[in-house]
Amino acid sequence: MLKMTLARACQSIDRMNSNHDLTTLIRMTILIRMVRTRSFDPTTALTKAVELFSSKGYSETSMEDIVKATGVSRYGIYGTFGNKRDLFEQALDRYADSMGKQAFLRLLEPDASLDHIRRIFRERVDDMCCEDENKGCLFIHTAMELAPQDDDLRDVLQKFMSRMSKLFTIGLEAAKERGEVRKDLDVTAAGAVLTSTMFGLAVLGRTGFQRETLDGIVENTLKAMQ
Amino acid sequence: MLKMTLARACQSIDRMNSNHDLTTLIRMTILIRMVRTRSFDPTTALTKAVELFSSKGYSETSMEDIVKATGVSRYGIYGTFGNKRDLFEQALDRYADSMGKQAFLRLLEPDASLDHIRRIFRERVDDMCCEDENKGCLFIHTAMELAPQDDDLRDVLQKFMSRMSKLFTIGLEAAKERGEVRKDLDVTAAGAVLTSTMFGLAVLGRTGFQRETLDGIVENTLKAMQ
DNA sequence: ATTAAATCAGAATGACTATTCTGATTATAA
DNA sequence: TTATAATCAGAATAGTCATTCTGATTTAAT
Repeated sequence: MLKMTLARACQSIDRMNSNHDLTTLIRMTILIRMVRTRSFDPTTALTKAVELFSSKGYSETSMEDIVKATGVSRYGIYGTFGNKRDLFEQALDRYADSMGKQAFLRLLEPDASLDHIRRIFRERVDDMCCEDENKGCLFIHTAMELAPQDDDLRDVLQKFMSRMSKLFTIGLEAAKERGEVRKDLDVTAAGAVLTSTMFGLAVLGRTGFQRETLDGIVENTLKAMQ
Repeated sequence: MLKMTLARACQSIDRMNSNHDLTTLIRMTILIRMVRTRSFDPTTALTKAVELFSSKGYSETSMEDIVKATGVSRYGIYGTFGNKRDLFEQALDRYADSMGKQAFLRLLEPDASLDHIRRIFRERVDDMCCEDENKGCLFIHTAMELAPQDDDLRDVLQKFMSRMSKLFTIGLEAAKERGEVRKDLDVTAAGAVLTSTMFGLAVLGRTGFQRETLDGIVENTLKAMQ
């Protein structure tokens, strides 16, 4: 055990259950001295992983795919991200984070309006209808493939979707104060409606419906609130 | 080749490309004489396959799963349904057919009303929120896993979804005549909105949202049309 | 009853996948 | 410069899966 390199030792430690010889553990950890730094950027590697998982889903993207797409060795992937399930969770976190920041946090701004909401949908539709590469939606892949069996991932999903509903609600409330939305609209319920619409659109986009169809759905959903 | 049994010969023929010896083909087909009938019911076997594919999707259900669930031997499955992809297509056809007949064709009846539409959604929500077994939606699985690569399956999906929109439109038109829906509603656009909502609901249901949440979305979507 | 051939259970095959391991290479602190 | 150990490429391992094959069993027309 002592002959192995530190990285390998650490991986062994990760796998170890607690009933191991403590002195072995200590001896191993004493050896720590940083000699060579990582030669790839985990952030850009994770970005690649997000792309792959988003487009093909969990079980259809192999670790081999990820190794090829990132240019990072199997060793590097497993060493920095853990196993496939762990990598996926990190990809999902990243995806949710970038989606939240890019699109939804705008709804918290004081001048939020119905047009903010419209633009969020437009951008998603643009993403979904880009012909060259089918981007897909990592949330739906997760929901269909993993959520029923994996409680942690389901929680991540539920939290994101709930937050999405709330942000829509906040945006609608602001729009109501601006008089862009009818006074008797139940903004809480409408937030959930918009969330559901977002995923419905992604499913239709994935089956090849044209941008005009999806845009029409967005426009008519919003019009029904005015 | 002539020594093999007819069933095996037929399977070989299916796999054959056209540049094979024609006399061999003829000799083989001359031998046809029905000796033993199938001992299982393909209809109930396909029903089981539909259930499995709906709940777990394409790649997560193995042929082994189907053999176990149906009680039919591998030989029987391959012999009557072809390979996994073929079986899936037949399952999808069946699913679309039963869904269409069960739920949507009611909208063609002369007394169709908003309540017909409401009941269609209610039944789907009931299906999705049944705790003991996660039923899932075969359409969404197909859209996410197979539609981008498989043109035929994508066509099946698109046709079903378009029909779904049209049926909703017809139902809304009837509801409009009954005065249940506001006069200026664009029923064509609204049909697409309801279709998208249907799939959005299924995604939310799959990630564990409660029946009340989903019912609320349905009610508010319908209310926006009144 | 006989017999042809379809069925079944399950072994065999070949491909793919996640994960671990290994020997050679390489970057960094001393 | 030198020693150290982390990196890499890719082999090895173990498991799963779709599909085909095989020998034994069973069915129904003659």
